[in-house]
Amino acid sequence: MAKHDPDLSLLFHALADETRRSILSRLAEGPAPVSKLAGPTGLRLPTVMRHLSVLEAAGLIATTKDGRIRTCAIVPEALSPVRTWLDEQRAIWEARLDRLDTYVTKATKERAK
Amino acid sequence: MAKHDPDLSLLFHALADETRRSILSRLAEGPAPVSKLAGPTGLRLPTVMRHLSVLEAAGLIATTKDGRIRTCAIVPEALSPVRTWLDEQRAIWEARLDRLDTYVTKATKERAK
DNA sequence: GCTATAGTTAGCATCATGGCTAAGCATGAT
DNA sequence: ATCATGCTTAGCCATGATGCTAACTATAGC
Repeated sequence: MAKHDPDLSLLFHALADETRRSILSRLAEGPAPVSKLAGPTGLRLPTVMRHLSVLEAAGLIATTKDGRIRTCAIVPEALSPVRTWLDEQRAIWEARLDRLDTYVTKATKERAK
Repeated sequence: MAKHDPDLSLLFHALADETRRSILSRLAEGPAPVSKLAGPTGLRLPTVMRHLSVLEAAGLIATTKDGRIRTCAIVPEALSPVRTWLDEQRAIWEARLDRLDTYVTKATKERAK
């Protein structure tokens, strides 16, 4: 039960913050420099920088520095582990629900005898 | 850019922990009492209890107390907001990639003239 | 070279999180 | 009535997350 998916923890943690999600939404419209991202948040630059670090550490964004401007861009495939995990869980949960449903149906029939 | 989806933050935060995800996986096989959940984690009961509280606050599990045993069960539909958000993001990101692709293609053709 | 701009780094305050132990309470078994 | 079981509460400690200010670096423009 130790450390199975450090990735997933990083990803979920990065997504667990409204500010970071809003930054992602903003970036969905296209790459942007740090200050443009900071603007709408109402937060100070260093604070936004740290949010960006978290996003980058999770692999959700990539940044490149050109002159004195750092441009941030989304990494679209970064969400796939999350999606995969979600799909797995849904599969298992629904399979169980089916079994439970079957069981209940059978039990009900039994009782009806 | 204020508080849009407190739910999403709760959900993502609940999922951002390996222990909690493993508890969910365990619960996917069927409802279980608190002690049965605590066992595999190697953590103490109070600690597990708090993980369960987090999961319950996020709506991911539901618990009922029968006698002195509290039974925990998964809430299958709880993941749908996450799924929805993910789908939205993918849609936007991919749309943008398509536009970018179109642009690049066009630009390349232009250059080829 | 000087100045404004864009990030960056360092350091601090505060609160949340994740773990623990110890003690308490309610219920089931004897 | 007593005791074991299963959970719960209270409280502590260490660490990490989130915000800030202030000071620093590095580039662009003049």
